[in-house]
Amino acid sequence: MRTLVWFRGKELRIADHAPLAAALGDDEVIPVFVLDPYFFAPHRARELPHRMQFLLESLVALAKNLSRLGSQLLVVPGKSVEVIPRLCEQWRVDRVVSQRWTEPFARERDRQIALALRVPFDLFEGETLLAPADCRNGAGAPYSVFTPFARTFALKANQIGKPIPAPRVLPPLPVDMTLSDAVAIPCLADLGIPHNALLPRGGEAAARDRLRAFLRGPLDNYATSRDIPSLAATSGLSPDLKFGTMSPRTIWSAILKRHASSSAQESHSVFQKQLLWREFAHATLWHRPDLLKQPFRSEFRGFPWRDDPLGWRAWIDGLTGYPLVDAAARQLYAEGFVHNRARMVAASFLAKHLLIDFRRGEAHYMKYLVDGDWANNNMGWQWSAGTGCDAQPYFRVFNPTLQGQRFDPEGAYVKRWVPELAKMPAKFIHCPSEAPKEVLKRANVVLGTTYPLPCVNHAFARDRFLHTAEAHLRVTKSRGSMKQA
DNA sequence: TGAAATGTTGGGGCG
DNA sequence: ACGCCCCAACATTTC
Repeated sequence: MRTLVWFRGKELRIADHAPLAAALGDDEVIPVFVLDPYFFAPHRARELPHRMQFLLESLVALAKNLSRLGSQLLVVPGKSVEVIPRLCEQWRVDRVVSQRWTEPFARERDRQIALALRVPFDLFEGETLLAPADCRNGAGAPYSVFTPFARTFALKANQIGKPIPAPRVLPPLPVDMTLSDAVAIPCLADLGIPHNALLPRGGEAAARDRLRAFLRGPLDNYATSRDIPSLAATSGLSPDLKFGTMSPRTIWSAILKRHASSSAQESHSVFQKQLLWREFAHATLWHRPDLLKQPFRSEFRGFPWRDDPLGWRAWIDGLTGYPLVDAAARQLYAEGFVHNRARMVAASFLAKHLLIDFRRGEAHYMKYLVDGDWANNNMGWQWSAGTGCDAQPYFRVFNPTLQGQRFDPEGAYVKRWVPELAKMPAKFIHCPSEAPKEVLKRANVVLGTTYPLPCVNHAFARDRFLHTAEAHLRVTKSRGSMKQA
């Protein structure tokens, strides 16, 4: 039996890799990665600089690990729909194995490939702790609220398997193969992308380092510290979950193992809950593939989002005049990461204060986040905009100043990313436009020059959003009831 | 995984 | 001593 193990961009590991483990039972194993020219063309790759760096590092690490075990990762350029069937003919492959993906476009791609292949194409679970269709309510329908989802998940959590150890050795590539199609893994410079030292390192070893550091340090204080954006109190494992340099159940079982011996069980369950939000996001996108294009709640279709070029510019450049919102925008560019609290406030600001379509913000985040994952990012944005499942009700509007004062009381997070406010006293760091003249002068801040005035007044924007939403929902609701009648 | 408006209560100043 | 008002502080309701 000759098995082609198709590694894709969300399972770049050898530990707890179900397809690889399944292939080991066969005598011949061919590891393949397909380089789609659509993503790896320099003009396209440069649009995703942060994820490209993490991906290429992870790919190099995967190739090294596979060679260490006696095999070799074959990197083949082309469209996978065309490449995989061709390689199977050329190399007389008996079956193809890979990991299942959640995204609608990926499911369609896999459907096409299954049709084009003349050999079996087996997809294994592993992207999530439980398969996305597993948690359903009493009526067999998917959940649309997180809490009951999490309750049902807890009942099924004993079905989460133990991680599969990495293989100790792999069979070498079959000798009769021609490898003329394989190419080298491109490096960042080939794609015209400068290396960014602020990004997390890719690859499985780096992921294990992150997990170990998190277990030793921040985990036990997670419940109280995770919401403070100035602290390094989160796991930093989101890129590993996105690219699969660590499987979710590796993380899950590491937590359970520590759980037994630690007194900080509240923190552990708060962290586990974050992993469940990820499960929830994937389950939701699985059941509703239209979510990447449409609001979850149909009454938000046709919402009168504004085209506000100046507001958009201010938001992406971090020049809105709201320090927490601006810090988030700048951290995104610099680190390919934004602390969750800042993400929520920034997202809410774009959708509610500026009334700009949340999908534009969602796309912007997908462009620059290292951990940019379709399901999670969409869940977060729809939640923040109020259009999602288990969303904030439309009348809950974050006050960016109060959020800053509550979660960044000393302004440490703001000062790191908005250095022009570095000398502002804590009392006014989140509302520089309310600071007395002498305070501004002492802090070397000239509003409108060194730091912008608020691009929109909070009370005005809040009112405008509430009225807009109320009017729109009244119309769509009456339309809905007319349809029913 | 809100914030603002509105309502209620109770201590203290003061005529 | 008493009633009245003011206004934190807290609770509830509304957006």
